[in-house]
Amino acid sequence: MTGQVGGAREGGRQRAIPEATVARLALYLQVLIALDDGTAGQEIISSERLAQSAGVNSAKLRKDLSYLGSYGIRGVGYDVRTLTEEISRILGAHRAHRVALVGLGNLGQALAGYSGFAGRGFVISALFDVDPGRVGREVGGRVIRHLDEAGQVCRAAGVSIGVIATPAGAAQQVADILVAAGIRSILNFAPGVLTVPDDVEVRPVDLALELQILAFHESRRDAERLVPRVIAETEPAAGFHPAEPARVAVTT
Amino acid sequence: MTGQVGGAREGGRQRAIPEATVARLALYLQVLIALDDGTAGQEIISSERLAQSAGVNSAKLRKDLSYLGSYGIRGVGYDVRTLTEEISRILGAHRAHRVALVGLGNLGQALAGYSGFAGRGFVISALFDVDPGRVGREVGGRVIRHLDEAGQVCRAAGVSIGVIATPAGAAQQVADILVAAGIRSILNFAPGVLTVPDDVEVRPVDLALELQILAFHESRRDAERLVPRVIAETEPAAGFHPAEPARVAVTT
DNA sequence: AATTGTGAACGTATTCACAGCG
DNA sequence: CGCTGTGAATACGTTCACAATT
Repeated sequence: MTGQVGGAREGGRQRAIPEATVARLALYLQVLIALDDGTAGQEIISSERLAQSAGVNSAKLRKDLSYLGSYGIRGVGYDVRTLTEEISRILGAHRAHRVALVGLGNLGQALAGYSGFAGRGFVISALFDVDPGRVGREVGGRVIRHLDEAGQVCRAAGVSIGVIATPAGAAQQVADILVAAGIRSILNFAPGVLTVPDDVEVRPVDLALELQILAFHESRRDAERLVPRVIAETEPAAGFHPAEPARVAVTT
Repeated sequence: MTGQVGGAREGGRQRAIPEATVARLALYLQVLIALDDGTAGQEIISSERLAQSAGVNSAKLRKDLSYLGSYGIRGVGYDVRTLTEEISRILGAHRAHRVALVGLGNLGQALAGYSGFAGRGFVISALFDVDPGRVGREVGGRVIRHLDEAGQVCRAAGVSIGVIATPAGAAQQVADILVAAGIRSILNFAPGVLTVPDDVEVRPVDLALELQILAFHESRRDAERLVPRVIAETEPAAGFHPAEPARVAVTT
């Protein structure tokens, strides 16, 4: 993993875009769109204001944008429209991406109906499952097909992204099938690690893992409360309940 | 953001654990548990094998584990049981964490029924919404309460983690309410940036954003196909369909 | 003999701070 | 004058490679 993606082979035309920057560009795009249809069309925005809205520092934002080229106006700011278009272009957000969703349990059904996908150029073009109780049923106006048909269906529909929302035990097999169906981008909601060829990108979204990370920070906070140091002016008014005793760790 | 978390104030006892390491520790724990009840109890595991299962390189794994202390046996490996316990302890996984879930639309309901939470020490102790059509109904054996009651309910139930699964427009308000209710850890499924006090940790899980990142890599791949360079031995057999024409970018 | 634990080297990402420019 | 764009400085994260240890 190089951390750098994209063009620039030797005498290439385009500077490579760092992975961390790509993730933030998606965020900036979201923020720009939200700003644009929220507070009716501000034409120009400064790096400072945009950075604030995106929750990052402005130098970072400017450096991120500089990978796209020079689309700002010195002394003024960035034209919202131009910037939105440039980021969209780089991210491939100007064209629709067809998505196959595998696994229509609780989570899968929720994803199938999630407006956030359709809202931004992602079209769920195929639903798959293996449960006979599900195959053939309709979810969001689309028929659930058997996973065995994934190869034909995905190719016929031009699906390029797969979303795995199956139980953990099935995820690797599903991934193999998606890869065989020509899919090179996978969003994986199943816990556990997927093994895929190098040219396939997997983004894991593991809810229990995220909670676990939060829990760690909770524990740290509790631990700190036991070694207090100058509790002083913290939390001047509402929102904190000093009556709650610090819960001490109890071993498994 | 320092990237370093945890103790070690001046003469502290415990080395600070890098943020990146914390995230992987959660992963290792998951993998250890999966290995343990999958292939019945292997007693000892080497860094090499565990790293493989977790999809990381073994030096990184060893360095990560070294932040916990020296729990390995040189020339042998790590005792699975000990390691599992140590990681659990550090992550706070040995005690239950109570979770409040706000927003019981599609996604919220799916989360309420998600076994991956309960499976690992996370107990959903409260459900909140503001929609009168939802408040009072039951989901997974638990009554949905009005968000106005969050303060009392969360404190009474000892909730420490909040999960936001509302529409984007409501998320900031919900976050404010959770923070006022004493919650310091938030998992946010709503798109957009939350503003919270410094001592509150938010982990954003933005599905559309993840897809957008995948889409970027898709676009890069397509672009590369247009500047081919030695197409040669790529993809020797199945899985690739050369008849599909490279889709060229079309502007918005 | 094998595998851990870790300094040192390297690479990536963030931040600073200011020259360049509209 | 103000804000962008970016080199230089710093901080963070990963990998190498080997001495320590069982």
